[in-house]
Amino acid sequence: MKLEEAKKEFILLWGNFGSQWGINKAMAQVHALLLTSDDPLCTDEVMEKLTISRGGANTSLRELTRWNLIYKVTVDGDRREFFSAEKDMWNVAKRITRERKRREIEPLILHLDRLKSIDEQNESTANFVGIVEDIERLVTRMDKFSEMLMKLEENAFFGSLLRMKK
Amino acid sequence: MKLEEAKKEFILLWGNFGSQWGINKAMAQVHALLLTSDDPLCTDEVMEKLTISRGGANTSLRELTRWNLIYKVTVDGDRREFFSAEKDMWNVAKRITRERKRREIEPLILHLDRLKSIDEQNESTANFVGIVEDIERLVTRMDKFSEMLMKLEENAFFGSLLRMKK
DNA sequence: TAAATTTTTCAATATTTTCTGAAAGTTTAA
DNA sequence: TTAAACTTTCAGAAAATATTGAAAAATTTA
Repeated sequence: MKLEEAKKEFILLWGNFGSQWGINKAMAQVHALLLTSDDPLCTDEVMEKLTISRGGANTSLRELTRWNLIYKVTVDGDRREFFSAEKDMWNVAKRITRERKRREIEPLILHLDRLKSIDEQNESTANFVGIVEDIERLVTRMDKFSEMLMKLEENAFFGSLLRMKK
Repeated sequence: MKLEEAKKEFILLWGNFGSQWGINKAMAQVHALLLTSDDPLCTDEVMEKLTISRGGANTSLRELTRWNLIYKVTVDGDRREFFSAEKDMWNVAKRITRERKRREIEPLILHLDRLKSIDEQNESTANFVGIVEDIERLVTRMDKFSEMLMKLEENAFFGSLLRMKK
């Protein structure tokens, strides 16, 4: 397979999977393009390589910058903005996780908590509150665990657990 | 807050968050309805309580059954099918995770692997293959970790780690 | 076996999400 | 200060997704 071909396929692949990770397709494709580009690219190059509109390119680049997945780069003697991707995939994962937590987990817990103060006191209420509390516990737990996971790189002991074969 | 009110809100909430977990809104709402219902419900009751069509109710119930998030229940002297939800949220999480792995992680790894055989051999290729391999490592790692997490309930040592305060 | 009831399917429709591109806004160089 | 170069915005268009409901299929009862 030719390199250029593989890169194109990677862009489509990452675009599809991005949607499942809370990143929309266009944004994920721009990310993939920059990830696999040897040099930083400017808005027009992104538009051209992905055949998307200026508006779309701009929005994706802005959002990716906000997520800290890409950086603005200046090129001497050129006043356009160029963009370059964070290439350490571990950092990428950390930043995506952080963003999702901010947008999904935190509001969920806040909202769930409000649902626990019910007027009636009977078995039905107890069941309902039980479910809500179970969900809260579960979400909190998974969140703590993912925080642990995100700190692994600095921790030899847990790191070694991860490297174990199935 | 009245119990019925809280249940309605929970259904909306779970419907929204479901979308972010790979479950579509209708399906997540049906799940929430059954989770918070004291008794098993039949298709018409689901249609009525959520004001959705017969087709939608049927599809959601079938899919939830396939995911093992709800069970068919028979009621004596009634030939309709009734449905009841798995109430152990830990099992719920395990089954959702399993399904997402099957639909997302496995195809991703298969596809990524194919992208590594590039004709040219130069620095550009090395960079590209490096990124692909980093992603594979990361995904594999997270997957192993989530498997560990899913086995925690049976493991006192790791369970205690999770219960630690921040 | 046939009628009655329940379940499933899927083409048509409605809704939501995403994308475009022209116009407005901003920055830079001279 | 002005004009050219670059960036951002957002209303409308297009695409993708979800939902309906009536008809067909399947199942049960008698």
